[in-house]
Amino acid sequence: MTRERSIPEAALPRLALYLRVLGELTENGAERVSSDELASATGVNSAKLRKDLSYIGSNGTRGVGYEIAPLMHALEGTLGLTQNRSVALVGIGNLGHALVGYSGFAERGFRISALFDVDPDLVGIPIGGIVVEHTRRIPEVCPERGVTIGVVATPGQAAQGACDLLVDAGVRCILNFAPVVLQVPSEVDVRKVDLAVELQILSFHASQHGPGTLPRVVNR
Amino acid sequence: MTRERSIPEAALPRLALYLRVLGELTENGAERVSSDELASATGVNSAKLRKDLSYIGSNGTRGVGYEIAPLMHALEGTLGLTQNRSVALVGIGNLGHALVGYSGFAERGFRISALFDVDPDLVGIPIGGIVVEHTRRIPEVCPERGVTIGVVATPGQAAQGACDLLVDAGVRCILNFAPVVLQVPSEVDVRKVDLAVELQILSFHASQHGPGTLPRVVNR
DNA sequence: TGGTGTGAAGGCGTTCACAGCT
DNA sequence: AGCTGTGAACGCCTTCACACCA
Repeated sequence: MTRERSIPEAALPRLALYLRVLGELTENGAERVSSDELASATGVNSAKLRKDLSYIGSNGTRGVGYEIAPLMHALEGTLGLTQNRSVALVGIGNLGHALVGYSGFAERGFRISALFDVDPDLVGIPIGGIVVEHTRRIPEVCPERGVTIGVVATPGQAAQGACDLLVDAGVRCILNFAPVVLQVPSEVDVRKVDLAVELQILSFHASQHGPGTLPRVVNR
Repeated sequence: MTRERSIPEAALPRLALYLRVLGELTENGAERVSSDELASATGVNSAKLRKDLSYIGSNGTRGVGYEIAPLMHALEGTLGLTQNRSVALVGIGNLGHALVGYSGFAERGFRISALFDVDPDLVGIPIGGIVVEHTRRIPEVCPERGVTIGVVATPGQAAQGACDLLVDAGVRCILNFAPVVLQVPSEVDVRKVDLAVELQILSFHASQHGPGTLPRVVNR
């Protein structure tokens, strides 16, 4: 049994990517892939891909390729997706609504099982089949519903408070959409998605590209 | 004149972060910061922070710290934020709506100046003051409005088509929310935000943390 | 033969520690 | 005295190239 040793952080998003693309290949009827095929479908260098898969105690066949189904199971196991994870969402504004409606979560085994907001017009209303609770009830509701992941989609000034409540409720993993640096105890994992930062990075590249970056109709 | 040499890709998100936090400090009346102060406010190691700032031809004063205003200008210049960038958004579903309503863009100099969708019920309707155009009009409308950044928020199967139209329209920078690997010519920059991938990475960490990851009410 | 798995080399980014300026 | 700016060391990740096996 190949015993895998600590997977590099940098490999994790790629593992998730492989899993998704393998799912698409399966829908198209494929049962095997080579590292070259999967590499070009994912835009990853094939050597890197093989190394990534070797981290999870790889199951390819030399001279042949990878059997898709067992590979997907290995990936799901590694990513902890076998235990269906239940997610709490705090902040039901524009973005929160969008997240509730986002089918990608359910498709990949994440169930939004609690919604929170402070707006009295929202509390008590069901959205996507789940009744919005008041934010102050986080410490009570989250343990009841087995929440392991919290998503913060509040305005900036409310984010730290929401985060603190989630941590109190025993949530160890937080996805933060608010443009704020959350302070958490070291055992809590925070991932940040900052849309404006993404645009600023693109803006940097835009100003590098051609110094004359006036858009124009290009060769087609 | 300290001439900066190519900024590491890894530093860019941090530069954007420094800029935001410096803005907050300014609102609180501060005029100077030390690297230690800014480091703890951003959660970045102070040596790394100083090195990051040195990439942009740093403007600190030894023994004192950084003058906030000129530092912010330097950051804005580096990130290409002096030229107000105009953004096109393709796909006005849940997420698209949320993005239109997201104030963080405007606050940081990004103006959404074109909206596109294929839904006939949406085309012609103004959202946030901008009339939705049919997606097929991208190559015509984007150059007219000086769009330099395209945001793809369509369903997966429509994403590549939307992307192709944007590239045809001369857009060189694309932010992709669709769970799809976009194929683009090498001169085009794509950044990806995949919400499900973020959750999967958290899920991995959750399954590492304590093997017994049942949520419970913790010490407070 | 053909494609995986992997040591070894190389490159990039972070961290250290201190020289140098104010 | 204090804090910035930065060479140098370190470590992680990627890339290479080939041994190994079906």
